[in-house]
Amino acid sequence: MAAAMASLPGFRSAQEIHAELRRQGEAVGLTTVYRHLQVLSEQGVIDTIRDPSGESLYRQCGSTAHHHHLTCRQCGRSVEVEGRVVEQWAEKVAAEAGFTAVDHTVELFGLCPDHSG
Amino acid sequence: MAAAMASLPGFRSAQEIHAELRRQGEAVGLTTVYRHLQVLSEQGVIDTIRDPSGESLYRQCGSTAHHHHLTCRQCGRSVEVEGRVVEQWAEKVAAEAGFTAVDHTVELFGLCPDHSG
DNA sequence: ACTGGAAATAGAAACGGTTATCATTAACGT
DNA sequence: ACGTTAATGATAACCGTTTCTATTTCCAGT
Repeated sequence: MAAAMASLPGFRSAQEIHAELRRQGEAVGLTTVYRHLQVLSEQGVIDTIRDPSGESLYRQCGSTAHHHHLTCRQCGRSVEVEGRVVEQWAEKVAAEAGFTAVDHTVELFGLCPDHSG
Repeated sequence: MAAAMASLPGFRSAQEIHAELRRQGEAVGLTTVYRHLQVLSEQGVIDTIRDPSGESLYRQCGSTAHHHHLTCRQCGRSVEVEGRVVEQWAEKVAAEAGFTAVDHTVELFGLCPDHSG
């Protein structure tokens, strides 16, 4: 089930994933979907981002290494992008300001080639 | 009132701002606080970020130019940082992937020198 | 001052995503 | 089969935010 859940392409909300599973005949509850998503996320199996409205979106990614996403606002399709530049920049400004335990959130949202019209 | 609202130091949630105003004697409603924050945010007078839990935080910033924030998880104190590097990186990866209308979210959260212990 | 209408306001209710509760069901070892 | 344990899912609670709507405030014109 975990596999089926994460096999959907692009970033999807928990509720979309739930609806899709139901459509496929899985008699799964919303609670279980949330629970599994949380576990999978903690294990690093799937990635979690937040769209501008604050909703959480999930997706199984190809790389388990640290990376960021460029996601389509329309269809959820996303590209994995890595940003050594960003990491270094984050570390630098944090050090300059004397902050510790710094974590960073970097999300890119736009329109993919199919939805640019 | 708008002035009083934004005079608080550091990033604060709408509800914290509301509570603070009430403590100061202002008989203002939570609705009004949200409404003002929204207007001020649209006008670019204050900046809005989202903390890891998804809650919105507001602050009056020194610069009206585009910049990002390094914010203390404990006290909300924040440093304004500019990241030409990040902007350029974002533009580049977006162009390479053929995405348009790309917007980016870059937030840094950590512990300020006073709360690093 | 008085009036009438537009704008602002505030409390309560609604909303939406997420999380907690808890009784039920499935799974497993003995 | 049996008892124990973990997983499940319907429902309700939660919490920040938004909407609703009646009321109040503001102000121009008289």
